Amino acid sequence: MEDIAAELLMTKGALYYYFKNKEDLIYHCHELVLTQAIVAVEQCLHEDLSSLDKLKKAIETHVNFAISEKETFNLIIKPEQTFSADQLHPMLKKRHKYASIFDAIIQQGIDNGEFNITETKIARMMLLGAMNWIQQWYNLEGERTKEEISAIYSEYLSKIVT
Amino acid sequence: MEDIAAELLMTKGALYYYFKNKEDLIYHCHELVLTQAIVAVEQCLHEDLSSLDKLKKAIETHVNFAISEKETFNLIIKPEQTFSADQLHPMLKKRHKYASIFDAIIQQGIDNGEFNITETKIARMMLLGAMNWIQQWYNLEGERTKEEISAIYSEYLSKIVT
Amino acid sequence: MEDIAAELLMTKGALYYYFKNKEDLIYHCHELVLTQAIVAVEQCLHEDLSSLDKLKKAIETHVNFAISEKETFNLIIKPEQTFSADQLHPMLKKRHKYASIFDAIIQQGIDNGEFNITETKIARMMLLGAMNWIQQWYNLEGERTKEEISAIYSEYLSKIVT
Amino acid sequence: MEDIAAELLMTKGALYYYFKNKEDLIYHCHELVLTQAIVAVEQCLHEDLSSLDKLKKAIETHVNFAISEKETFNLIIKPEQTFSADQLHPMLKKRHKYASIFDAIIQQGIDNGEFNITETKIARMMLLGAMNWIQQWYNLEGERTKEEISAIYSEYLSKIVT
DNA sequence: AATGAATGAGTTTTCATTCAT
DNA sequence: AATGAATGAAAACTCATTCAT
Repeated sequence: MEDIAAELLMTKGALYYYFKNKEDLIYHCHELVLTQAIVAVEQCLHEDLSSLDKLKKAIETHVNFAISEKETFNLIIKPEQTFSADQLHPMLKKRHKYASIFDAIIQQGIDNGEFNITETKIARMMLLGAMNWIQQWYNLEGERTKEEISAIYSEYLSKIVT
Repeated sequence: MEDIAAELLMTKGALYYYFKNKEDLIYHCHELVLTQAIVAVEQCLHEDLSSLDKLKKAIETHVNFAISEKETFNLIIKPEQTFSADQLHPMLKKRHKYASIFDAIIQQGIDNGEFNITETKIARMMLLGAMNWIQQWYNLEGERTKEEISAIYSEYLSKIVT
Repeated sequence: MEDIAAELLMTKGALYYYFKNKEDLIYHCHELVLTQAIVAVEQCLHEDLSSLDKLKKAIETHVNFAISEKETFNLIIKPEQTFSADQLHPMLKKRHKYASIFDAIIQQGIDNGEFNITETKIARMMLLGAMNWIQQWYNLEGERTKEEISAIYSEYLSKIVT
Repeated sequence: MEDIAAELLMTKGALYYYFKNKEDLIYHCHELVLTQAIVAVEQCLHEDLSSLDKLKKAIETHVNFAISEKETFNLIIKPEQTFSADQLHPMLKKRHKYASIFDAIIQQGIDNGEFNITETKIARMMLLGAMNWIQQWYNLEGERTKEEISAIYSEYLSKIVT
């Protein structure tokens, strides 16, 4: 907490003025980014595009978030171990909401014949897993820009569902 | 350390008899699984199969490891933060060796015209990310067997490279 | 301090406008109640009554204070640990003054033959202890009124000195 | 906790090896003394004595504990504010058990005509309050021995119930 | 006269590690 | 080879107090 406070040019005490405890701080960070991401991806779902283009756009959006918000976007592999009962439930709910947008896009594609798979949820988890893994290796000093990365991801990953 | 020892039906002290410290313990766990996985995936590379079938088999192998060795196989998102200089180097080397087997399979497929992509490494990272994400959601009590999961993964993910 | 301020429908800052620090606040609370109690019990001493009736009246007075001013009247078990040198001395002096009124009533009773004990001070401490303990168990929603309680206390406790 | 550990010639860490947290430590201290006191006072109840002598003996016993175990015996004025739900319940139960022994002695005295009061519980609370107040003023360097004090208390306080 | 934000020193708690036996 | 007890450094957390506005 001291280090986080220092990074924000505040003191530990100031941080505790705004957040009940460490868990609460982490919770709100995730909440914030997740809420933004939901809005952004939901927009893709409702645009007037083919299902494939919707998915590609959603992938690009997610990759951009994953790169920009490296630390908070998907850090928490096991939310069950990070959050206590109080905060776990709304967090899981919100995560599920986010996932379900991808599910909806995929389902649309299946229904209109664009996509050719049966396992919607597993496909969605492949997509999210592949994208979240970016934080493993991506670093800003690398040779590729965010835009190049997200273009490659949308091109390659969208093949999973076709 | 206490919890780990308890899980192994030993005491903390006994654990320290066998491992220098916590880092050392984690290192050896990963070392062990990674070494086995390298052997198994290397076998796929050298079998007399098409590149696509080699990749599919490698995917199935990795998925099996990921499910069986949930805790150790890919826990470490950022080895730089887990290992100190001494152990970081060999660990990164071994990880790289593992990754390079997948790279080799993909490169073969590109060279012989089976695969139709240009970004070998990014494709490989998509595959690994998608597969490692399994530990996020897979649980033994689920409705699908390990075999079903790995079949779906090899079918869907191999489409990335084609 | 936050909680105290909230109870008073003010903010912490406002509290510090009126009191130098926490100790000062506590000091003034006690000062206030103790001053009132001294006046009230002194009146009992000077009334034209038998010593027994004086004592009974003093007991009733104290019990009423103890119930009404639950939080401040006798909270401080060890003033030495609560107050610093500056405030400890006047506080102890005032406490002693309060105690000495009870001592005076008891002494009068001994002198005029109404009471039949030798240990004035110990008897006084028994009385005060027994009465102050009320805050332990008394709660407003209980079945007994303040008046009933103080009647029982004056009846039973006055037997100590006879 | 540091200070407590130092007093015991241990380190903070050692204290936490034996007690879950500060509350747990306090709980066990009280538990221990209260258990001993229950045994000791229960003995008074079952001895072959008049009710008055039983009560006097119980008073002497309690006073001895109050003086010897100054810090733990009755420090906690409001257990509700010290203990959390888990430990509050057993603590209140044990406190109640202790109180009920005094109630039993008093009730016996009422039943056999030795005592002449109607308010058993209030009388008991007067006794306990008067006795516990001892810690307010008693100090080892004082002029009176533990035995003298307890003799005076048993003589004076037993008059409450007669 | 009052406030919200911030501080920092102190306290509690955790946990990897050590060590005598 | 193994253990229970103990350590200490670091982390989380609290809270009386200050201060610019």
